[in-house]
Amino acid sequence: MGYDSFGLPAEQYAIQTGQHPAITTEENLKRYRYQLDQLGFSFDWDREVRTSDPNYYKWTQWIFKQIYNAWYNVTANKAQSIDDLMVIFENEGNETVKAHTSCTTIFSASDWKGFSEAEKQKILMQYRLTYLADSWVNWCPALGTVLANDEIKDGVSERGGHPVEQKLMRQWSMRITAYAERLIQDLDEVDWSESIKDQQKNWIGKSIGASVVFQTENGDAIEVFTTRPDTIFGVSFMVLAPEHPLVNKITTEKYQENVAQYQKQTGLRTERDRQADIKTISGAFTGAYAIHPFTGKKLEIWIADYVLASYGTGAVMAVPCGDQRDHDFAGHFGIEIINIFKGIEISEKAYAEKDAVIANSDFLSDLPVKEAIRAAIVAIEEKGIGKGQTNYRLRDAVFSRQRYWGEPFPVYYKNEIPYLVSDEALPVTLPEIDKYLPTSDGEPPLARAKREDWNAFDGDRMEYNTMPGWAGSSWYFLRYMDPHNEKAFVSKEKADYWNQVDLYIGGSEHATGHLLYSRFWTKFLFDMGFISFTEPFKKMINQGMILGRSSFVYRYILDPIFQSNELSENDNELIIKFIKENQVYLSKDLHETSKKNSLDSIRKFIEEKKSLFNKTNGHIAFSDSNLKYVNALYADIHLIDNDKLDIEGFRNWLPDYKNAEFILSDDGTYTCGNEVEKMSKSKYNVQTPDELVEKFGADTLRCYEMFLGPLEQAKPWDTKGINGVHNFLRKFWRLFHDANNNFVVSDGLADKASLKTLHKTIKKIQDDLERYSFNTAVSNFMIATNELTEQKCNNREVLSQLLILLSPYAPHITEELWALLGNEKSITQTVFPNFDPAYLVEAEFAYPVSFNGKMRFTLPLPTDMDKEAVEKAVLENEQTLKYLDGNSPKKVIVVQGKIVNIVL
RNA sequence: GCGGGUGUGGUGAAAUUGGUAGACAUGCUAGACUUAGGAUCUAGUGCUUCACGGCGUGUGGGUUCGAGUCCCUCCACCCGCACCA
Repeated sequence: MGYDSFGLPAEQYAIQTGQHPAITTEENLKRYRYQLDQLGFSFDWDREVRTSDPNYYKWTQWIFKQIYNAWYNVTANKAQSIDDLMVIFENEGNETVKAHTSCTTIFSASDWKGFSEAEKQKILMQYRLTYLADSWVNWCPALGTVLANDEIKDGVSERGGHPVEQKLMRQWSMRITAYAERLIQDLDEVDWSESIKDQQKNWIGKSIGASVVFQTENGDAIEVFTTRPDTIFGVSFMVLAPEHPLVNKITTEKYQENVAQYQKQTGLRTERDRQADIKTISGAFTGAYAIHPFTGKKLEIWIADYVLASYGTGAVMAVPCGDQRDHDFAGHFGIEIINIFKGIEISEKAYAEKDAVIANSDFLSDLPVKEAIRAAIVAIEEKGIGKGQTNYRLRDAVFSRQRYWGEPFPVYYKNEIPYLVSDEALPVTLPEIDKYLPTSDGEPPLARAKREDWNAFDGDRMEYNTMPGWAGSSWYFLRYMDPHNEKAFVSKEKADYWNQVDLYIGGSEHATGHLLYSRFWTKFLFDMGFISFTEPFKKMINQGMILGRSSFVYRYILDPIFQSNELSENDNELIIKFIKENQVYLSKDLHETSKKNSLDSIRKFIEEKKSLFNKTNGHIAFSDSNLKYVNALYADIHLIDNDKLDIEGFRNWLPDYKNAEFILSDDGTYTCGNEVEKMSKSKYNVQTPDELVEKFGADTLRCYEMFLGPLEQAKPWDTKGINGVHNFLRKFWRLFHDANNNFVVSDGLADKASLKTLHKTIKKIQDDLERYSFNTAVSNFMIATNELTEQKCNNREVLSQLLILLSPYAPHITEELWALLGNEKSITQTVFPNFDPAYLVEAEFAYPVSFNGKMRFTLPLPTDMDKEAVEKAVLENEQTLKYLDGNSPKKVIVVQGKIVNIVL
């Protein structure tokens, strides 16, 4: 059991209240612990971890150091120590090194030896798996921090929904892109839902194709990536992203104004706007031309915002016949559309399927697409204008947060060069600061700490950023295995013993965040030899969310009709005031009827209001009115029982509703509407387990939650059925007690029927458990209880076994009954009952007899009766004769112990 | 648009390998008991029909002796991705 206890909510709360987040976090954890204990969960608290505990984040910092001191060797396809890389650099420079790196310069061994320390560090930084670099990040001003891509939904921060902008900042990043291919490949090894795997694949976004260089007329090179090199003869123009660095260089004088205008126009629009508006086709011609590498033809170079700077090279070769966007663009600007597909009409729309045959394409003609792709790559490579290449959409993950409540980096700076804090000095603990806010010159909160506030100060200054939420959560499962180890984050022996997490139950919202990062760190730790497995979570079940059920009242206002149409401003004010003061809430059935304004109860209300108004405002009397619907308002679900509103309670709930008037249904009650949605304070539909535990007990709550339906399915939290589960537990208790609640069980041998019930139940519970079907398990307990009640069974042996089966579901009641039975040790220490099929053997089976597949009646026959005898017995049966009605059956199918089907 | 998922009574759902559709619970109806309760017990409850019977697992088709379950078509809803070259 552990808590991922660093993060934004605690810090936001700290800013608001001025309390140290460690204190509020501690309070919250106490509350969680209370709730968990109250529910009777049997966690091993000796293994408790907290990501915000220095004893834990010491090792998060240590892992960071390992990642810093590693590079990705593409040849070996794994991470290796940076020391190995330095040896290679010493001996042969970097020319032979195949690595995931942002380093573009090539140097020899002697170059390397000649470099200054700062130069060497700068180069190594470009190889490290976590590196400091100026990168474009998602800056969220409202939260005062950068966010990772997975922390942004629909262009705004996932937490709080604040706007996000692009900003160039010096940040730590994790080179997760080095693992892109393995993160896709290894998904085959894990037993996860397709939807999560797809989400990850999608996020990583692998595309296979080729990178091709097109020369421009004046000698600049435009590199493009394409997944369809086979369509290269269909290229009729080039498009660059408006932000592409080459744009300003190649634009001819004549078009400069136009291009600048277009760049400005797209610059004004946010990324989100540009994505939302995919219908408008826009672009600008640069006046420059590229040369087709095979045909030598001149290709116009355009800029357009449908090409994204952030993907691939920020440039495309446009093939209008094969890509709809290119087709639209060509059509809009009157650019030539070349058809390179045999027998396919492309004048209306592009043909993007990969089942065509290429035509009109020199050496690629007559080849099917797949072969043409291969042939094209060969030709491109031979010509030296490009190469086959695989691209990933995945970006390196930004690892810095400009926040206080997170892991400090084990990093200090000397002359602004980062250095690692030594292992002996770890953990670098969070210093106390005066305010949890950025400094006046925009530095993160940690910049407020003075030299002496740090426990491990070194160099000129410490790193001011802290680690993101996913740092601590990427490896906690490893710490569970060895939570108190002071020498290692986990010992190799323990990691080998426990191995992977057998079952991970969690929500699918972590698909592209936590679940991807944990996989990344696990692979890294594997590469470095610290653990022996490459995937953290062997099997995963995505539990459905428990949703809330919100209740609504329907608000109406009067819509009066006046005879006089000469109303003064003063009159209007009076009327508006009157309408405001006389709102009314309609019961759901009235709200839903179309003829509501002619209903008696509503007429009566209107008449009353009319005379009230007219009495005081005679000169502007209104002649009639309708009720006009305004909106539905959330009503606190605690004021509602079975959709019926507690009207007095509602009036006392919020000052606005003090004088609320209601028009009730015929039965004198107010019925609320309802909707199933996420639980949220603003919807007044939150139910905490505490209230239910108090009302029904933890056992009832646990069983009911399981009884609701399949684990994976989202479902509304509706307590209507909870009584049924509660009654079941009472009924179960009564098996052990007489009418006066005295504990009575009988010794000796149990009835055959009771033993059958018991063993049937053992079998079912076992099966249900194996397929995580907890809802059917609870019903099977109910069935067993009903049967034993019917049998008046209070046999010690049978009831003891049943208790054990039920104990994980309802630990409290079973433990108590277990003690009453005279057991001294806890029920959790006993052995699971053994299933014996012998008790289920029946002498007779009631065969369902169907005619043409329709079941008509059942016929009890001995179980051991063979097929022929069953057929004979059925055909001779009186009821069969009735259904045969003198006809002879065409065919009789007998499945022994299952069914008889007679075909007429 | 692409990918994934889900469609069964008034409601939550069950049916594990193609073999009695709706178990279990809730809700509702009627009744019993009673220190009047969120208690306990009995009977009924998919739709339709007075009944015999007929119909019934989102739609339409197919395979099969037999389909909620397998195959194809379409529809609805939910989730994720989306100008990804």
